[in-house]
Amino acid sequence: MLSKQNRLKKRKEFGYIYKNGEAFHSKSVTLYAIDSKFKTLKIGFSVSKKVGKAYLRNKIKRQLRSIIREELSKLQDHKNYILVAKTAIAELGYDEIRRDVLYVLGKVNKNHEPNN
RNA sequence: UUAGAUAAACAGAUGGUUGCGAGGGGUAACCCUUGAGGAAAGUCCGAGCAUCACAGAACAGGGUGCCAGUUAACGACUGGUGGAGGCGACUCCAAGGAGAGUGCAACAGAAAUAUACCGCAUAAGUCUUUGACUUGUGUAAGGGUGGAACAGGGUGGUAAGAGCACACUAGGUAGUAUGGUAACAUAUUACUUCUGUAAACCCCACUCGAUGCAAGAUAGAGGAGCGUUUUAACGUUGUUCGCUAGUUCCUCGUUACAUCGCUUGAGAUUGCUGGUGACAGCAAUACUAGAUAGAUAACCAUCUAAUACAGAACUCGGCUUAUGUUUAUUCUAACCUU
RNA sequence: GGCGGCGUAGCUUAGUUGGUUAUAGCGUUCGGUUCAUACCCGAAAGGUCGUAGGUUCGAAUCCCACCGCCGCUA
Repeated sequence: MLSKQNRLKKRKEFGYIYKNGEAFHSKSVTLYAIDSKFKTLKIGFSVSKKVGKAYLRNKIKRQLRSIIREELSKLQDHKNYILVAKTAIAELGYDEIRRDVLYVLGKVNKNHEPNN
């Protein structure tokens, strides 16, 4: 359930979230989050050239997408997210990345539950 | 057995659960089909395609450079020639011109493209006279330097010497003959003895307009209402009616978004024929990614040598670089055994 | 996707129309000066010239192929 509607696409949107969103870090991954006026949540993925060559970046993006798909229930509606990979992610396996992502998601939900 | 040389092949397959891009079907739920590479990479060459420029010619600038062939084209490839390396199988070579001209050749050395330091020889003079020194002349055999000193060593010749002369050898240029399509090879005649560098400028031959799909083309798309007999077209025998054009409003886009370009092609696979080969011809077969924050993942089972390098972005032909495994009645050398 | 530039000592750099042993400053080390430190004075070490081939008698420099970094183009 990660169809086109749930993805961030525009460069403008990315820029806005980087500027105004709240950031949550782990060793291999950074998650930006911000409130949105639309109901459906949107999430974007970003893997920079520093991480590795093209095939590796694609693979990491797929793995991140797969993790998010499985843990979609932990994300909230009325929100936009960006998941950014750091350089350290290149040496990690699928399970380790998954652990890191879960850790970051926990952080986000802690910060936002009281406000709502 | 060891060490090489050369040439190929594969780049996983099958099944299950969840999930993504594209196409098709369906009112919908959903179902079906299909979905990265040998290098997709580097962007080093060559083309198609598109836009702009352009009467023609020349100059400037860039590229290529033995010969013949292949190709749409190429700086690619194939087969030869010559050269270099290797015991050998075999491999490598930007391989035209230095006798058109210019430049450069550090240090060393007398001298670096022309010359004379030591030396050798001789004439004159001086002196402490069977010698030494000075000046002039001749010379390049010997010495030492260097990557390179107008070919090599021998005989004659000479005051001393010198291709000065002679024979032999080694080149070079021109001609002839034979073989070869040709590069060239072999033989022979005449002349001749010439430094290297053109990946220095340059000369000669051939060749090249510029920019790249972010090129470029088309301009709205969707929804709701109004208007209807006055006009046009289609459906209907005709009317009503439907639909399009018309017109109003709203939303999206105007941050170049959307649609096209965008995948059927100098193509692929298989077979046959021609050619030493690159390759060409003929026939049959199938249609096999087309995204735009950008699609192949996660988990598991079985088999296996199945691991590595690595992800299409307009499309082809090469080159270069990265990289795992397997194979061969193939070839070479050395050693051992019979 | 397309295009351009750079790489020399620990750092910043000169040399890039070929020539001997590759230049300078800062820093480092050693010595001097001072009661001591700094400033100052003197000396030394430190370079596969990004990597690997080729041309040449000789290459940081010329040619070719790679590697890394930076920038431009929306």
